[in-house]
Amino acid sequence: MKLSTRSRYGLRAMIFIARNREQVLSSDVIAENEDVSKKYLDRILMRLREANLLRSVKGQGGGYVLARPAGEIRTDEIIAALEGSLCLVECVDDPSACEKSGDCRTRRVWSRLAVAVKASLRAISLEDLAHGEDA
Amino acid sequence: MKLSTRSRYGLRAMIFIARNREQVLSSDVIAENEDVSKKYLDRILMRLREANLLRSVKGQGGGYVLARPAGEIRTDEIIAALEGSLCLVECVDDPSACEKSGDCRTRRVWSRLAVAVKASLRAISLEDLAHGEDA
DNA sequence: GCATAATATACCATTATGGTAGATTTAATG
DNA sequence: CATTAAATCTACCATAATGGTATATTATGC
Repeated sequence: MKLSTRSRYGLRAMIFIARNREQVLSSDVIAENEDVSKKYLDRILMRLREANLLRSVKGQGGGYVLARPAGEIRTDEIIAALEGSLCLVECVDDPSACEKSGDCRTRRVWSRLAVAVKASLRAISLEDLAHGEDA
Repeated sequence: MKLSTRSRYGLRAMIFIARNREQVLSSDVIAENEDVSKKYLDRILMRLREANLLRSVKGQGGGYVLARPAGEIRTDEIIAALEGSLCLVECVDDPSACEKSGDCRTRRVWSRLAVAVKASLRAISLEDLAHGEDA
């Protein structure tokens, strides 16, 4: 139940981009600033673009900008995009994933957990992270 | 950020044991009931014993019983024992795990998440799961 | 001493993670 | 139009974690 580096690097990158609002930032610049390999970051940024959280601009002077205002992007979207899904256990979203889900007593644990995780992340916007008080 | 089968099988096993209160249940019986390979379950039960959630009885007629009353065992303990720890990101418990943790804006996300996960699991006791209403 | 059951140790296949490499496309700019 | 900077695409790879098996050993009741 560890969070991947993808999520950690990706969220950091999103915050960095949000803090440089109007500028188009190349993956090169972001990678240098965040101290991550550019090649690896490339793939992370692509995921974020595919999830419509970033817009990309090709060619010289190109790079990435937020697809929407930071205030409208919530952390749950970002992590879901990077992890593939926020879902911790299949059967919560898809009861047919386990033939026992009908009378499964553990399922309610996973359901409650899913709600708690989602709510916790949803409560924080990218704007909060980029421009809120530090520490 | 997927939950391992260890946690899923392990929690199911704990519930089964709790529902058969006074009886000493062999891993054989539990495995059959829960439809999991005995060998794999053995290792899961060992983890739960090492975490002092189960007591084991060796030899013929032996098996496992709860180490404490079900009402005193909370789900967060069980999952922590099975996952190794509930911690999603190192730096939350151990700031020195990341040299950026001093002024890291993502850290507060992970901290809040950790609190939410723990609280959500702690709110449910094994007794609730074993004898609460179904579905 | 035999059957049963936990325990210990070692092993293994598959998948996910965390990356790297190289070629290709796109667009700005001189 | 050639150059260059940038995203994008595809393929690859090493390592670790997951999920599980096999085998031998130890303890206990009968």
